[in-house]
Amino acid sequence: MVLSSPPAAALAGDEARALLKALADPLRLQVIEALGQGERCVCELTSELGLAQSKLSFHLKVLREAGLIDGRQQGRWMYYQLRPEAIRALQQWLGELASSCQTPAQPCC
Amino acid sequence: MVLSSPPAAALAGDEARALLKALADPLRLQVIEALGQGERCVCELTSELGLAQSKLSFHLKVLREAGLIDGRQQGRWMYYQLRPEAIRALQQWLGELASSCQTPAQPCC
DNA sequence: AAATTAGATCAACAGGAGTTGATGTATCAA
DNA sequence: TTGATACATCAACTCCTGTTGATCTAATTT
Repeated sequence: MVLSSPPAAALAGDEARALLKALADPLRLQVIEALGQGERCVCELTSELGLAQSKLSFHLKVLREAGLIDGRQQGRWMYYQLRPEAIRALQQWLGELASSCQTPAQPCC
Repeated sequence: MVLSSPPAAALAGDEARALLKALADPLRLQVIEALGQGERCVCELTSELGLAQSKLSFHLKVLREAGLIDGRQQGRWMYYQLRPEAIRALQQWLGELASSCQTPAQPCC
């Protein structure tokens, strides 16, 4: 037996940090949660979250660059959807961080 | 049967965000990793990571306020240790976030 | 082709987070 | 008590992140 969970390529420290940072913003978290209910176009997110267009656009870019969401254009509209693998990958990374931390409680100084 | 994993009280969104933010800094991540190998006093962290004292102190405070580390004073020294529960709690929170995201792929607009 | 619309991008600004060096406080040693 | 050590805290500064309003681009409609 190899692994019980799907592949989900191991995250580099930098990628993990980018994900952490991207998720650490309240507004972006709202976007993530909104996208959790399915693909949305920007116009819908704008009204759903009550945001200025350029503000939302800025945060969508951050999320996209971190790999948390994906966008596809259809006609005049831009549809965004979540990439749950990214969240799973971060979760796994945290698991590894936690298990590398079974403090043997050495003294110091 | 109730839960397969330890209690780890569910995280509020704000607490989760504080943890994400605290972990999203490269220097703080180094501190976390150093503490992963056991309790350390500030003097040791300072030389181990090659940091200015006040700089380290600042980041230790951030980590402590986020609940990621705990400090205890002993004589003249301050010993810090990891709180792996915090990492586990965040990991669990991410799991919940991910599972609330099984996009039913609704169209929009 | 001209006018609309969706959304990205940009420049200017505002605020918050991190850095640095100095000072403060508590503990210990002499 | 005096001096030294470990660490926290503070003030000033820098820099990065996010906001706002304007402009730009591409697709669409008329």
